[in-house]
Amino acid sequence: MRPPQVLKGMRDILPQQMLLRQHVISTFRRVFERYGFEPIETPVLEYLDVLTGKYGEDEKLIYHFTDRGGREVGMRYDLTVPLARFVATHRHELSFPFKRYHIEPVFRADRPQRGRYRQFWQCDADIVGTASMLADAEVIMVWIDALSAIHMPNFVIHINHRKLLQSMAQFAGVPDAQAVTIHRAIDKLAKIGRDGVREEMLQNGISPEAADRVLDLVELEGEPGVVLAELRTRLAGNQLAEEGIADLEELFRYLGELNADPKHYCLDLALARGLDYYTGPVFEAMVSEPNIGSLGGAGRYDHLIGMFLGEDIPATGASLGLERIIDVIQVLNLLPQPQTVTDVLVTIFGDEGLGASLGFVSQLRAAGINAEVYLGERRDLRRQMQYADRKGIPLAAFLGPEEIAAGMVNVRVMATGEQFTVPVGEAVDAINRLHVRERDSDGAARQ
RNA sequence: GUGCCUCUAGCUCAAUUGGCAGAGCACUGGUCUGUGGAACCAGGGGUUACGGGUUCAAGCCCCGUGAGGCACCCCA
Repeated sequence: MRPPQVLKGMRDILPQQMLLRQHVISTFRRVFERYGFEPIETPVLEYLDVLTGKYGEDEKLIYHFTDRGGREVGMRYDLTVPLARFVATHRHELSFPFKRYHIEPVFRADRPQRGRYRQFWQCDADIVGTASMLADAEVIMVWIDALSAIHMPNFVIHINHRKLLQSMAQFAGVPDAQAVTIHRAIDKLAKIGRDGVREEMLQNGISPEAADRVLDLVELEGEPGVVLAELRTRLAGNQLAEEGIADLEELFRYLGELNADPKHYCLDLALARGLDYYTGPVFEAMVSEPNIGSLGGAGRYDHLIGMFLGEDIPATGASLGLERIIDVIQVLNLLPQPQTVTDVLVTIFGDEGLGASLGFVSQLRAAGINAEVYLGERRDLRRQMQYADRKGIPLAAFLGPEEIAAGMVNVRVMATGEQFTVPVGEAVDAINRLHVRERDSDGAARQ
């Protein structure tokens, strides 16, 4: 018999790792709520046809099966399409513009690699029911704040516009059917360089003249206002370009007025983004240091909800990949690794001391302090101290015969070895005064 | 989905040409039941990912399966 393994692309998460995840999740939650996004949840499973026809080629990565009632069932591929279905379902129960966040696992039958799993969590914040670029600006702001809140350094949100991409293909004289080929190629500009992109376009039947025209546009860099003005001149007369440029000018203006830190966003005319449903501005959060791809993708999708409703409701949103963010945090050591949820280990002195220790631990718990006694059968002090040490429990409390007789308790700060004795009645205050840690609502340690 | 690489104790890795499966760390126990991290001593742990084949003999060679990784593809 083969020892049990977890399914390809899926992982168990151990307590320490889980504490770090919970810390990141609750940090994101706080940032999302600071902007007025509210939580929802949707089922992991949807009717398969809810999911199909939305992602383009990626559709083949949707996990699907037939259930016992003969229904064709798909596991959600992202949280955006379920949101669109959700809005269509609950349209009359929501007030618009509707802002929701959604932090849950999604599934993709992809071939796994580092930073690439078959089950992973997305952290989404979306705004439904407004075509205003202000919504897109808010989405970018919430991203910047969320990534800043976990001390992510050097991240940059690349910004482009689907209409600009299309107009550039038109400008180069490439038929719409081949536009995707061009977008796919230029998306690799940073990776394979101008020559590589040009070669790929030529191999896919793009004429050298068209390739160069596109590349000359895409390689424009610099201050967004300046680049957009230059584009306006070069693409003059192109309807899509006009619209895209106007959107982006408005968007960058709002970002400035919202005091977005300019080092965290840029105009990137080569950014394509694959998913079919994007219609307007598109965003991607990138870090340079660990080579892990993007931390998140986002954009405006004004026609997606219409696919369920028959009537368009404009929407825009952002999606962060939890696993990749955790990977970066660990590679760069951005946050101290939380060890345990326990604040205090109450030690036990033999059978005579057991009652006093149990009484004390229950007092601590009633006061909201995370406290435990050593549950092993052999409870010599050495063993109990080792347990506290290995778990990283910051405080140990001793109620031996002397303390019990005097109505006192002895508290040891494990990290320093300092010890002090206080009356049992004052122990809660004394422990709280040590300010061992703050707590999140879910109990994860916080810095 | 394509190509390539990898899998030996909980972890990191050894094992000559195909010839008795090992070390360090970790773990458990002891020195040591009023105080953890150290040291010393002892111990447990393996169908070499799983299944099959070749061979007198397989951790090593061959085939299949599973999982991990790299490059594509694409993406979080």
